[in-house]
Amino acid sequence: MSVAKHALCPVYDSIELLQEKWVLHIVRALLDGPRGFNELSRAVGGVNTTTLAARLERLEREGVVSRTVESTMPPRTRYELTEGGVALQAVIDAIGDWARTHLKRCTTAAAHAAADPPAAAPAERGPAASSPLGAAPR
Amino acid sequence: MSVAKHALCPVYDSIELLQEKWVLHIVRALLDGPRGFNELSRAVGGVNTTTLAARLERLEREGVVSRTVESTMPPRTRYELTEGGVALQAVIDAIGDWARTHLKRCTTAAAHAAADPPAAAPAERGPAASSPLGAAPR
DNA sequence: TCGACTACACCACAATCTCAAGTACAGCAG
DNA sequence: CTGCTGTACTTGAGATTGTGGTGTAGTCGA
Repeated sequence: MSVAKHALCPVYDSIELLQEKWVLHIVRALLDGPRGFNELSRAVGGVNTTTLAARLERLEREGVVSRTVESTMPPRTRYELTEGGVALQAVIDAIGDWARTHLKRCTTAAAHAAADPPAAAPAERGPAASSPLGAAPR
Repeated sequence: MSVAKHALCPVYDSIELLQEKWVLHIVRALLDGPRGFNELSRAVGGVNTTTLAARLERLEREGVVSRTVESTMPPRTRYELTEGGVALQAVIDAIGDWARTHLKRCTTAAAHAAADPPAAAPAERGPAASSPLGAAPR
């Protein structure tokens, strides 16, 4: 790790965090609501438990998700987003918006969806999804 | 690669692209304007040329950046964002915005800025919008 | 004429991610 | 009551990805 030289910029730091593999996927899955470990693993789809455990630990340390152990022996843990985690919805929305507009490979699917009015966007989650660009106006 | 099963969701795809190491940093550097290869390497700060070349190739294929060879022998290539690449500004802004509000480790620095009411949050973009991120200081 | 600079390609090494199995127990079908 | 499934992880080995350093052909400033 030759890091530790650019702690000066918040954007740099958060990119550092968000670009870790699966992080955004995990957050996205958790935006649907709190989940257990394996449940989350399935929701994310394709991540393996080792990585997932590592990501969750990091995200917890960063204050993005919170872990609640509901019972130790019939193991039951609940992961959910903190306030800061929910705020990442804006980022995910921005990405989703970009994807729909500019990503090559899904222009086909996008064209399909474009026929419908925007309100009919299929992947909608959460009540706050009303304005896709929330904090990022344009 | 055992992927290729979630091709149904544009968000998934673009996350897949954007989470690659250095991609967002590269885009961020290019938002300042077109750059040459080594110049870009310095602007990003810390990426090595092998990785950078790989990322740029991929980004070009995805239609995010465009590569213009201005002269072969005094090697001079210009990388710049396409329309789709510039649109990523929204994503970067969203991340920056989130970082300033919620990222723990820069609350210190953020507290400084937090003195202002949130409404005053400078969602700056446009040509000269590079104050906080601009030239990577090193 | 001596570096310094340009845009990469190559290769070995290191960090990161994944696979598969294993743990310790509860709940349910049979 | 027995056996299977599910839950939340951990461990160690193996695959994948990223990195460092060096080399190349040629031009420019000192």
